Amino acid sequence: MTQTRKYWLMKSEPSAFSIDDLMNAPARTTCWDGVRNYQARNFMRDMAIGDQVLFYHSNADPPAVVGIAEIVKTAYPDPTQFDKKDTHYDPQSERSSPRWDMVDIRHVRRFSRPLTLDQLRRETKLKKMVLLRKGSRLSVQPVSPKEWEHILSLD
DNA sequence: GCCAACGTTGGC
DNA sequence: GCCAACGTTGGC
Repeated sequence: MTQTRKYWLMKSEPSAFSIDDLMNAPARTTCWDGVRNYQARNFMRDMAIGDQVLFYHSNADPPAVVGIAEIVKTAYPDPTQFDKKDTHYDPQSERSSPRWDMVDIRHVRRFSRPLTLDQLRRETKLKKMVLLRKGSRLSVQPVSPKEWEHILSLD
């Protein structure tokens, strides 16, 4: 019986956390904390173990999809929301009903070269990608199976 | 419920 | 550093 895997894209500024950081992390795994956008949070709540993730470097030179990760732990409360010293502290979040979740992701592989935003924009088949929509800022977003396959074919 | 003000994201 | 696009907040 085959389970339908879903596909996602997650953004990170490489100066804060890059795909190399993920590769070098213990068990090549990290928790994805700090998401403070409801739409992005809801997408994380939709994620299942084994879902595949495009790892995107934002605010980078050049901005690019740089590799693949996968979900190894489904959504659970992000502890930084309760940490007064953390930049992502949210005084309005109650411990009894945490507002913000995170997931754990594990490194799968890095692409042979970055697939730059510029390059992706030139791909007709990717026209509708959330990433490429004007003004799109979502840090966690869905990727369709066709978009996924096409992107992998570019590597 | 409207909307102005503000803060953030992220490409350039 | 600039700024367009977007999300959130809060006064009314």
